[in-house]
Amino acid sequence: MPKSDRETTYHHGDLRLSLIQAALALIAEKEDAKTLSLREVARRVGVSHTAPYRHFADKDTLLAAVAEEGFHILKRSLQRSLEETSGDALLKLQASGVAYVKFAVSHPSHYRVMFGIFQPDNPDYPSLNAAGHDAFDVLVEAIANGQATEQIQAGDPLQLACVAWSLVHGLAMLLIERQLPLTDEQEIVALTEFATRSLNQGLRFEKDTD
Amino acid sequence: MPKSDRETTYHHGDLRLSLIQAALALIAEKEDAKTLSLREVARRVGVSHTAPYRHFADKDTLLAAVAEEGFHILKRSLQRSLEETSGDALLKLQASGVAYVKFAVSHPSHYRVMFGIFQPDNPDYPSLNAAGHDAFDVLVEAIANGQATEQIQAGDPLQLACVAWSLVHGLAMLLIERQLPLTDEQEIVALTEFATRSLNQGLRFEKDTD
DNA sequence: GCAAGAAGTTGACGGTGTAAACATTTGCCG
DNA sequence: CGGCAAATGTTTACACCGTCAACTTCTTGC
Repeated sequence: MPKSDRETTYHHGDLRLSLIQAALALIAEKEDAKTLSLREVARRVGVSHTAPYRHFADKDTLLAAVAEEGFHILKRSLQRSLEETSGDALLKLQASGVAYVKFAVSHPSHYRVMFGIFQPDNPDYPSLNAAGHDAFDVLVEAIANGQATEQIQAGDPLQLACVAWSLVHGLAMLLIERQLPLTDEQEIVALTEFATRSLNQGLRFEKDTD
Repeated sequence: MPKSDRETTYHHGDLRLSLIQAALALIAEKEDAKTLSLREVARRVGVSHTAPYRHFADKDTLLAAVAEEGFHILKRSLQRSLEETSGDALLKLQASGVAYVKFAVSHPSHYRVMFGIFQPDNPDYPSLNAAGHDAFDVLVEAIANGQATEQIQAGDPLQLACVAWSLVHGLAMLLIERQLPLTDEQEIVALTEFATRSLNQGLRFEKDTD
């Protein structure tokens, strides 16, 4: 008899999802993605240590799923920040920078896996790469839009995006690894706004100040 | 009979140093510091798998030595870049940014260990922390100098340093992890100069633009 | 030249990733 | 309904890892 309600799948419920969530929880607890053990994830979920292999080819594939989920969330966060910000392209760009750092700080486990574990463009995980590129493209497009309206300086939008990405990525990494003496969300946002505003100053279309 | 020449120490020569170098070489070969195995390092050097324990308390202590060495090299690189650049504080700051990224790109194994493995301010490795702070202080001081001569805007120099550091750190990480489509040293320097120049634009003392 | 300690080795233990063989549950089709 | 195939989960096993304890060998200082 098929179960009617939400306990949908076979023996466990939805082991695949549970494993991803347990992995995230364990990474959060240890503040470290590198020392995560697949057996520990299985233990946490209450299955045997080889059960995960019914859902993921290996440990890295589980982590790739975590990273991919992270990129989807990041992409949506960036898009929302752009939509919610009024016309000015530089303000939009800044808002997306703040959204980027906010994502990293509020999803540190995702972020650690996304950038602490995986090489980029690893052909073993094509859908992960696609998700990563999708998120990056949001940034590139925001810059290209600003160039089209002459609010952001001309040039390869990809290059400008690399610079903007470097700033928020560096800030995100340093914050997550507690390498900066900030914990309060408000302080973090303030620093991020200051950082992105400073960089924007150099990226804007060349007229005089103000 | 004591050996007279450079084969100075006991059985091996200088196992401590050899282990550090082998660790760096292996990290470089795999482009990954996380999967480094202490036994592999010992194998590479040609000693038993527990010989490293005569020189390092554990694996992390070996890596801490690698990281500390990296911070010393980084500090010297930053200092040299400041000395070799003429008076203008913003040009100096930019030169130190380029030097930072150059260090990361030319010592990727060091950089991976310095920032991919260790939490900051881990009290277990006080001399590592001191080395890290020493290097960061070079940046803070360069900024404070620029503020004193009214070439860099006022404000907590530590905050400005955090922003500048975020940019070059992000750039360094993305470059090392091959997340940016640049490999040519010249392209890398060009992008770094563009990035640091852009940020400087926003950090400089407030007069009008040219 | 000998004792003490430094440097290196051997062997063991528990933990890890993962492959193979096995067991169980489920959904489908007659 | 019954039974079979596939999906799911377990047991067992192996090689590798970090690290500890006990042992051996070399070096140095007296």
